[in-house]
Amino acid sequence: MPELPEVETVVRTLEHEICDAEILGVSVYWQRIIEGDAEVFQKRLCHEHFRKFERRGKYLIFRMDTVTLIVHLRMEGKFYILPDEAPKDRHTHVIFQLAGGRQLRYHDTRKFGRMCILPIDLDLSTFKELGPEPLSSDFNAAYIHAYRKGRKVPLKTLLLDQHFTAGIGNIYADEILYACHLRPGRSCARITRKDEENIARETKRILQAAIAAGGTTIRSYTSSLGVTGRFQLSCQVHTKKICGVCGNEIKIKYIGGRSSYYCPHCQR
DNA sequence: ACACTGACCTGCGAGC
DNA sequence: TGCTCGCAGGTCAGTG
Repeated sequence: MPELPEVETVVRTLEHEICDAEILGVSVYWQRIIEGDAEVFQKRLCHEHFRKFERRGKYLIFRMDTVTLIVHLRMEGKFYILPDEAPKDRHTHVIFQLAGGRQLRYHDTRKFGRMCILPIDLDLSTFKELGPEPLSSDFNAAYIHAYRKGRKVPLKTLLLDQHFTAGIGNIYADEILYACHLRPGRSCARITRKDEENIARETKRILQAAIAAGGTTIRSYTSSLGVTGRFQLSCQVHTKKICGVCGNEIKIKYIGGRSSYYCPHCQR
């Protein structure tokens, strides 16, 4: 399940591999992956080039010559760069035929991912009404204080809210709250100014460490390898059974419809 | 305006 | 062994 650091890794890897590559044609094997008319999608991308590679939250943003290509990997979306003759996997749903005998293939076992074409001058600051990037200076204690005012959702729900901040998913939300000694079920109305500072700081620290570690997979990248962004920061609490700090049992609780891992002893 | 629920999908592991 | 069932999770439409 790619979150911000994994999406960043995928974007940087693709930039390294296919910058300025021309699309000769697009094959779509599962229509619902494409938002809007798949035929229009295919036509608009024909003879476009991958010029600029950006990320906004968990969205991959490809600036072409005259359009912007947007991709969301959701849970299991992956990109592979393969030679034309490589056999097609049953979970490959979109193939971008590139000049030079290579293909960019979109692979997604659960077909949850989405892609669409938007205008070339698309403004990322207002795109999908996403909140500030967690690594930007806009995401700070004062912002957290202002946003949570009047709300009382659990902290876990707040961190997953893409309008609050864009790019955090289930795994990093658990890790951030563990680092802040805050239980995922704690109401966002009941935290202190110090907690707000901790959330801003630990969010940046954890995501940056994950991006740095993901970067090592870029350097060892070979074209036969999938561009999966599969790297996850080694988890301290998510999917763990025992707390590495106090040795107590890690609890799992359903919050906002998602499993949340926390240490009842270390987190309050 | 905010908050919660279900739909979208497939694979996998638990339980019978 | 073979079946069913529940769970996994990001986003959004629909409902309260």
